[in-house]
Amino acid sequence: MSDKKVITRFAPSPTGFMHVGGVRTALYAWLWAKKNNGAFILRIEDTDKEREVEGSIAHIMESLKWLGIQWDQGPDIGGPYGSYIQSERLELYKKYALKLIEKGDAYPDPYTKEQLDEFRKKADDEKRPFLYREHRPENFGIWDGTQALRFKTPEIKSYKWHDAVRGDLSAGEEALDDFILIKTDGYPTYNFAHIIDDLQMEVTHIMRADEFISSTPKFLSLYDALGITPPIFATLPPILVEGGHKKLGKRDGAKDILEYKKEGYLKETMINFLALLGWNPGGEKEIYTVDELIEAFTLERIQISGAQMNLEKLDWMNKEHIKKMNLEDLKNKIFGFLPKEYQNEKIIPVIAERIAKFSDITEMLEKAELNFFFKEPIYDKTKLIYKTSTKEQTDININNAIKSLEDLNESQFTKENVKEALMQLANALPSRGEILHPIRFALSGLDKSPDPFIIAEILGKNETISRLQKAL
RNA sequence: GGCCCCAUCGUCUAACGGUUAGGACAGCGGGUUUUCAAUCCGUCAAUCAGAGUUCGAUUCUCUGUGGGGUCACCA
Repeated sequence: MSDKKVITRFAPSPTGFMHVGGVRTALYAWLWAKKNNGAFILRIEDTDKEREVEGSIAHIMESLKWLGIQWDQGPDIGGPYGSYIQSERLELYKKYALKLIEKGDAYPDPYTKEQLDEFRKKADDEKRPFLYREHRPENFGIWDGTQALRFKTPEIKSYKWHDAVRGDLSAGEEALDDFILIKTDGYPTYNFAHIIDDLQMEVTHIMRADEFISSTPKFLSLYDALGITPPIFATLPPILVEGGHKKLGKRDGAKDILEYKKEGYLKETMINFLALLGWNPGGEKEIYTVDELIEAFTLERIQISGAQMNLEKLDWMNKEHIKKMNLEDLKNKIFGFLPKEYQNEKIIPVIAERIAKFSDITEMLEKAELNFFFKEPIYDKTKLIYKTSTKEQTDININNAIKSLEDLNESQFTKENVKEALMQLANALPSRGEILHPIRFALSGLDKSPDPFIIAEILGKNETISRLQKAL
C-alpha cells in the first residue's frame, strides 16, 4: 500500500432518513479514516432530483452528528475540493464527459425511451439478458446536451479485481455495458459522478454495500478509459431484517436512526453494536468504546456474509453501556424522561438498573412503578401478610421493625444500616420474608419493587416509619 | 433466466489444516439477604450435503443444495 493519506467518504443520496445500514457504512468509513489519521468526507449525491426528499441533508447530518461520526470535509464545512454536493459540481462532470467524447469513449444515445423498452422486451422474450451495447449505433451524432450521454465500453472483457474484504472477485463480459454517464436532464448518473468525485477528492478507500459488486466491472471499465487507478474497494455485508434473510430496507420497517436516539439508546451503544454487526476483531470482548474500536478496526476482519439485526442484543448492549455511565450523565439522561416532581437524585440508581433504554422510564411511569417514592401508596392490606405468616405475626413484625428503625437517627438512615437492623430481626424468624415482605409492601404497595432497604433510604426515616405505622 | 456473491449453535460470532468446535445474546435450570431488576453459576444448541486433496478438513478444490444481490436516464 502506498503511504498516501487515507481518505474515505460517505456519500448518501438525500432521499429520506438514514437507517442502520447507511449508518454502518458511514461508521466503517469513518473508523478506517480515524484509524489511519486520514480524512473522512461527507458528500451528498443528489443527482436524482425526482427522488430527492426535502430536509434529508440536514437529517443525515444530524444523524451522523448524534453518533459523533464527524466529517472532516462536507457540504456545511467545505474542504479543499470545492462543493460537496454533486448538483453543485456539474461543471466537473461535464469536463470529464467531454474528455471521454473526445477520446471516442462516449456517445449520445439516439434512442427514445420507447425504443429502449422495446429492445428490453425483445431480449426478455428471447430469455436473453438485455445489453444496450448490442444496439450501439454505428455512427454517433454530436452530443448537444439534450440526449443522454453513454459510455462506450472500450473493451468487452471479463474483469478480475481485488476487494479488501472479499478477496479476489471476477465477473463475465455480460457485466459490461454502455451505461449512461449524463442523463437528459443534465445530471450525471451515480455510476459516473461518484467515480469523478472520488478521483478529484483523492479518495483512497470506498466502503459500500454488496449490491455494487455486480456493477464494479462497469466502473473498472470507466477507470480504464479515464486512465486512472481505482481506489481500494471494501465491500460490506448486508444488514438483514431481524428473523429473516432479506436485506434490511425502509420497506421492511428499517427505522430512522434518530428513532433509536428518541427511544433512549446511547450513541455509544449504537456505535458499538453496528461496528460489531458485520465486523469482529477476534477474541471475546464485546463492549468497546469508540477509541477502542478505532484502534482495533481492520478491513480484513469485516464479515463477508450478512448479519441479522437483533434488538435483544442491542438492549443488552445498551444496559452494558448504561452501567459504564458516570452519575452526572446518568442523571441528565434519566431526568430527561422524568417529570419535574420525580427528579430526585436518589432514585437514579434504582431506575438505572431496571431499564434497557431510557424510554423504558416512560413505561415505568405509565405502570405507576415509581409513584410510591413520592406519595403514599394505596394497597390491599391483606397482601401485607407473607405467604407463611399470619395477620397477628405480621403486626408484631412490623412493630418490631418500627422500634428497631427508630433507634437510627436521620443521618444514619442509609440502606446499609436499615438492612443491618432489619436483617437482625429477619434472621430470628423462620422465614425472612415474614418481616421483609410486609415492610417492602408497606413502603411500595407493589408486588414487584426494589428492595425495602433502598426504598427506606430514599423515603427517609420519617416517611418510612409513618408508612409502617399506617400498615398496622 | 444470465452474471455475481454468500453458507459454524435460533441470532451475532471465534477457531496458523491438528481444539472435548470457544464466547456473547436469546432460551432453560439453579444460587444469591422477601418480590421484580441486577448479579453469579450451570445447561441446551452449530461446521448445508456429497466427492476430492491430505496422516489429518469448519478451514483448500470441485459439484450439488439453499440463501442473497444485480441486470434503470435509482443510488
